[in-house]
This record gives sequence, C-alpha cells and structure tokens, in this order.
Amino acid sequence: MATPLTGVLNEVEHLFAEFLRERGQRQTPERFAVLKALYESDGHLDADTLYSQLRSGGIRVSRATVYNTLELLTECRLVERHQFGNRQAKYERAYGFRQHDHLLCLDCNEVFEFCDPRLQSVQEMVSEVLHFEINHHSLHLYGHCRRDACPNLPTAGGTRRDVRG
Amino acid sequence: MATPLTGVLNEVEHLFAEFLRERGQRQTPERFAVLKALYESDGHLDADTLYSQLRSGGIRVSRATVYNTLELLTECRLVERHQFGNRQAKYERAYGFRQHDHLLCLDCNEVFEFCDPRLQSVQEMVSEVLHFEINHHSLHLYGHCRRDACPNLPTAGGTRRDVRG
DNA sequence: ATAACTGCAAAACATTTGCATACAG
DNA sequence: CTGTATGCAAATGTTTTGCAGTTAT
Repeated sequence: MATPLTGVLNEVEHLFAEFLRERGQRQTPERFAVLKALYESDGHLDADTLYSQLRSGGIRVSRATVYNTLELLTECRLVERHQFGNRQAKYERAYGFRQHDHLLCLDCNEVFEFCDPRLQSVQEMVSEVLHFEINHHSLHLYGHCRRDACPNLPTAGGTRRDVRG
Repeated sequence: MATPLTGVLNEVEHLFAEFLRERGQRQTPERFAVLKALYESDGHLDADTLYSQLRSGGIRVSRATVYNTLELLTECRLVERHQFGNRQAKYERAYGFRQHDHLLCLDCNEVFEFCDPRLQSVQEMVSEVLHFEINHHSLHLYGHCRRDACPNLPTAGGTRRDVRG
C-alpha cells in the first residue's frame, strides 16, 4: 500500500465533492459517510453489509440512501460494482488501488485478486476487430482455493458429475 | 453452424437423459421441453422469457420447474448461466457450440460473442501462480456497439462525467 | 426560499420454497 | 405402488420507488 488510507480518503472526498458540484447535486453528510465507510473497509461488500456497518457505527442512514450513493459513486468511478454470479451486487473502492480481476472460491466464497496485462491486449483487439468502444470489463475465474482455512465443502450427493467428462 | 440443430438436439437429449438416469432422477416431459426450448432459441434468455415461450408454445410448465430444470442443465453443463451485470440471470446452450466470451452493449443491451485463446493462458498462469484449481471463467466486455440499429441512448442529464478523466 | 435529499415503508422484481396432487419408474 | 416432480401461490431477499418531511445551497 503506497498511499496511506487517510491520503486516499482525502483525495476521493474531494473528487466526489467536485463531481457532485459539477452535476449540481448536494454534498450531504450521508453521501460522504457512505464513501468513507467503503474506503475504510477494504474488501468487497454488499449494500446491506455497508448499511449495517454504518448503522452500528452510529450513522443514521437509510438503505435507500446507501443504494443511491453507491450508484453515484459508481457513476464517477470511485467505486466499482461487481456481480459475482449471485444476485447480490458487491462494491469495491476503485481509486488509488491497482486495477485487477477476481478469483472466486466456490467452496468458501472468498474473493481473491490478480492482475494480468494480457487482458488489456485482448480488450484492444476485440475492440478493433468488432468495432466496439469498450468501456470496462469484468473477468471472474471460478474454482477452488487450496487454503487450509477453506472449508472445501463436499459436494451434495457424492461425486460431481458432468456430462461432458 | 457445422452441426444442424436436430442433430445437436438429439445428442443433448440423450446426454441429459443419461445424466438424470445416473442420478436417479426422473425424465419428465417438462424437463425435456425446457432443454428443447433453450436449444431451439439461439441466444441468451432469462428464465422468465423461456417460461413465456414455453407457455405460448402450448406447453404447461410452471416457473418453478423452469428454474429447477435450468439448474439441472447447468449442473451437467448442457447450459451456461450468465450474470451480465444486472440482477437477472441469462441462460445459453453450451453443447456443440464453440466456447466464447461476451461483449455487452450498454446502449441497446445486445449481447455479442468473441473468442480469444489468450484467455486460456491467463487462466493457466493464474491457476499455477495462485494455487487455485480453476473450474470456469466469465469475461464480459462492456461498451458501445456502433451498429445503425443501436439506439445509442443519450446519457440522462447531458455529458457523461468521470472523475478519473 | 426552494429544489434536492432523506428516511421509512411499501412496491417491484427475480428466484425459492411449501405443500397437495400427479406421475415416472 | 412409491417417492420424486409438478403446479401453484406464498415467501424470500435484494433493490427501487413514492411521499411527507428535512436540509444544503
């Protein structure tokens, strides 16, 4: 971590403030509270967890405001929204941290991160060949981690069967 | 399309039948109807669209059965489930068609497909370096297609703003 | 002052579940 | 026959919406 969190937090608060000002939207304490909570908790949180954390931290916000703010933060790219295969979206801070992709353990649901520069080339080539203006991507690798801490849940009903061998 | 649909359909029906038999599960007409409907409609459908198509085709199934069957078909890898950023899952036939990734237009929501062999190498390297057994992946590129047919919806509220330039 | 934002609760939406009935094995 | 699968409707869990009251500008 090259930049201490306080520095990052300060920067993103200013960026968010400016974003709101330019759009003629209000700078409310609730909005900054959501931004702060997300940047203080490093990880991939869903909206409801974030909501609970704010509430137990003594901050009186509503779920609606949390969702609304996460939308704003996603729009100005200070936060990234991920859909990891299930219905519930997860959010992650996106400023001052290296761009990366995700590795999901199907046993323990843990999220790991990795980088591979080849993704950039893939993106550029596809963009060119298919005449598509690419905005962003999401690459998720699903599998089984080999950590001791991983429960490695046994498959329900015995051996996993797959028609394609 | 190298293999005519009838051939593919026949094959997948047999594969599904065998899968069910091995698991001691019943081969009901509803299950085969879902499989058929999905293989006849080439594209990326959500469960409810599939349900409607079946109903308007005169087949009496329930939503519950459609979901249940899609789960079975996903388990035996005859069907792939995708989560394209929104809350609603989409399903696609996965047997006898080349493996590919997806390109999503943020304006018209159209889904395009592409292949890039480098993805395989990325997957292998990550697997090795991070000691992870990779099962499958999903790569989605989001952006704007440049087709005439694309509505290219103007952004609500004027120019798109992005804090990061 | 006033339009935008908030909290709350209700609505919407996709998916899952419970249970009585139907039917494949 | 028997237990598994089905249809239906109600329940669930996440996100969105409507509205009366609050607040940043």
